[in-house]
Amino acid sequence: MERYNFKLIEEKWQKKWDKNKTFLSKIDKSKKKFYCLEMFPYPSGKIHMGHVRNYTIGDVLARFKILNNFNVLHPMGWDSFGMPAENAARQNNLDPKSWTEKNISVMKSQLKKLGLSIDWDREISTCSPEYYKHQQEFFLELYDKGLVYRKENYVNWDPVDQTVLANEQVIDGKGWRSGAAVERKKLNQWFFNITKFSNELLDNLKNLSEWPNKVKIMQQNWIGKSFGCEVSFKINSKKDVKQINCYTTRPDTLFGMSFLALSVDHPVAKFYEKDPEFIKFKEECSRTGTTEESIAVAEKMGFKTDLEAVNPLDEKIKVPVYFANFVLMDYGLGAVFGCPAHDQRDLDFAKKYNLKITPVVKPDNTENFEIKDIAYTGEGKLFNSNFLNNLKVPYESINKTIDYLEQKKIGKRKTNFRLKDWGISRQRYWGCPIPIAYDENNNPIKIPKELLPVELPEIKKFNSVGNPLEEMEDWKKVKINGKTCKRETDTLDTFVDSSWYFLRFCSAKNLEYGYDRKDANYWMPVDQYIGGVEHAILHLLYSRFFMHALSYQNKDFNIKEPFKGLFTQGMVCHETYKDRNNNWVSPDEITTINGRKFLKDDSKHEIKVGPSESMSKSKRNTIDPEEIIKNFGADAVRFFILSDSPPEKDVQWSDEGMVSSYKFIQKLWILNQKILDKIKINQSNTVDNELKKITSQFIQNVEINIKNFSYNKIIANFHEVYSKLNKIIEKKIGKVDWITNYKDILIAMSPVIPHFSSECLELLKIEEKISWPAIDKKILIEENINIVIQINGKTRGIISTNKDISEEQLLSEIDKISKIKNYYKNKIIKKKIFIPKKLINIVVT
RNA sequence: GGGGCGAUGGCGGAAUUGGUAGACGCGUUGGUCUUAGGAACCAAUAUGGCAACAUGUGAAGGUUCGAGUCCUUUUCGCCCUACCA
Repeated sequence: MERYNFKLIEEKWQKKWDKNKTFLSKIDKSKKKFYCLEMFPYPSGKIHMGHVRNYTIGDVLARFKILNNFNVLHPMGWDSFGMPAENAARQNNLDPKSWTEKNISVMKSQLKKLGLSIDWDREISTCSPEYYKHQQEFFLELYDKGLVYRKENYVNWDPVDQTVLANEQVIDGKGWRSGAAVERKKLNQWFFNITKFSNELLDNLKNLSEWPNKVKIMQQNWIGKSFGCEVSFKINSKKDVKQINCYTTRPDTLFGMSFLALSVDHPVAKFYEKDPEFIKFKEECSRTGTTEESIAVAEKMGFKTDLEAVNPLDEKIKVPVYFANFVLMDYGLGAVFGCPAHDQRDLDFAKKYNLKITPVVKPDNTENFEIKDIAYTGEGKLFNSNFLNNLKVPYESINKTIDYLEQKKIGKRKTNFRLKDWGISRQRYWGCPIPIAYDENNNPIKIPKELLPVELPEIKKFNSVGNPLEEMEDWKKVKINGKTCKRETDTLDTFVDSSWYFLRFCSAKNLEYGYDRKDANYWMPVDQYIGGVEHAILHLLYSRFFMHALSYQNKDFNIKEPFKGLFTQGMVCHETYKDRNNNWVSPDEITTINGRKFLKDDSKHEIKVGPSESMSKSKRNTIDPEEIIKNFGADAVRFFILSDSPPEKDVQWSDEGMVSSYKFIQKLWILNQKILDKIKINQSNTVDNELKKITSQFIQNVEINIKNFSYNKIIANFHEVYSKLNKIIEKKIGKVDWITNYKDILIAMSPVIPHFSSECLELLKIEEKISWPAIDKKILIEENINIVIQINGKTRGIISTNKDISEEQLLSEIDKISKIKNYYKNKIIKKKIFIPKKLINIVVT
């Protein structure tokens, strides 16, 4: 028998799809649209297994929707600005542009080998001027709407590389590359006013019913809405400080206040700038500032000022004012009042500096209430609180206290958000230039529309330090309205690029504007967005913001939520290996002898097998998809990557599993030939219900499982239908029967293994346009079913009987089975529970 | 510290609304065919037991005729977030 030559067949179909533009998408109002989008890749060099998984999941859905007569948009592009290109350019002495373009062409050819149903005519690349021109226009539009502004902000500055570092590039307070101690530096930077939409971004989450709950909760926490109030504290001091305001969610604990704590960046700090003790303290604070863990563990430290704060509820109570390392300037007002009895941080602080600890909340039904090492944050009643005593904590106490403070005009109810505005300036070359210039007084001036795009100047050589744009004197000069101005040399955060690319896909070639109104209104929102959960917060939130911002004050565009459905897939994992020198070893350097692993050229020293972790270059536990496709074919890889785990969970790469998927395709091929042979022999026009039932069952299962993203179960369905067909093949079934049923089975398989299915359908001489088969539900209703017989809730037998059997009939049937009867004869039957079509439970004593 | 998710054979995982626990795959074992098999095919495979049977979904309770599924308590693991006032 002829083997399945996946190489020839897959190439044949890929060429055909390409040539016929099978997946070209056009507006067609006679059909329902379906916008299927997977997160576009960063062109890092080669595709990895994560891409294979991501794009296979999306492709199965897109092809399924096409078969169901949806008008499907399934595009692909490149998130092609970003630091890796700069790093590669620095290392290898080349320019980021050609590096990126080379990677794109490699990865594009790799993706094509997967046989994806992509409309490549809509391909976009964020680093091309045709794309970022529109982004610059959007920037200016948002600028006009007041959603973009400039302010001074701290950055992580690497003094050796002369560059700004992202938070994740700061490791233990040092630059990841240079190893130099990172400094805090104040720079003028551009911001998007994302906080303007805090409430909307939060409230709209509840309408996103097709998003994973997990992601919605993460965004909710990130936005971090809290209810509380601002309280003013009178200050007694010789300095010019009359009042300090604090934000609090617990104003009801004011009578327990024993100090006031300020951030070292608080405006009041200016009075202490020359105090050497304060300078020392501030330095100490910034030293323990970088890693998250160290922050959490860091000891509470304070610097006592000569200020004195007055308790607004009782002017007789006066407390000291400290600067404290645990108060942050960028949350609330950079100042808090300390209530040690009911806040752990305050308690730690109070103990260290011997401050008063006055409990004001006690749990109900307690007599002797004392605070020792743990602050009490639970419910209860107020005490030690003068006129607030006996109020119920928290709801009543908080609200009544705020009412009182508002009445006395010493406090104001206030909602606070954790969300901060989005800093979009990056001191980098390989990004979208910010379309702004500065006049001689350093006032920002918009680059006029007709001068867009502001193109990135080409560079030949990449210096190892700084942003090369800074040194391009010719490029920096620009004439606006006859005035010579200096260009902004910062570029945009690459998250901006990916905040609207899905919109661009709707009208990828539109020259006038970033999108075409007609196209956007037809295709948007994305019906199903698929990607890694690592983008659950920033990318998704920024994209949501961007659509809100474009919709803002815009009567032509009102798409606020870009992603109707969201699916977050898990990672692809593989065992990790280390040699005897503790160096990571790649799986393809290893050979297995008698279940033990060795280096291929060293059979003496065994390889240490580590835990399975997500594939990464640094741990060298990656599997190259191109190699795998070359050896097993795209269909087999697609089949395997879906097989082992539910798509939302991590999947374990397994060589055995891959081989078994490959073999399964081969088995399907053999079966296909057997069926073709049968069709030739038996020309009769019979109707075979068994075959029809197998077919209908399969189609129904696959359909349900695709809809629920239970792709691993589809693979099980494939195995089941194979083994059933393989059994029924010897039965005398006529030509027509085989063709009608087998055709439907092949169509139902095609979303997962499109090349194989297409080839078999062609061999079956199916020429009409295929669509998802309708099933005859009646045939799936079984006349005879299994009914479970339980005695006292334990299964004692199963009866195969007519589905409509009555309780009495069933009981008399059971009575005939002595094995079961033994369990209840000579006993009193207390109760019988009969669930038609399912079971009967006889309760005896 | 806060929040979320999860725990089922040797492994990955199935199990609509509470109703035959372990689908499907991997691995393992036995067999057939082969010069050979790391190929193909067939069979077995939760645990204990010759068997009847008993026990089994992290642990302990509870609700129910019946619990992997619901409730309470608890242990462990993973993820996110982080001095959020």
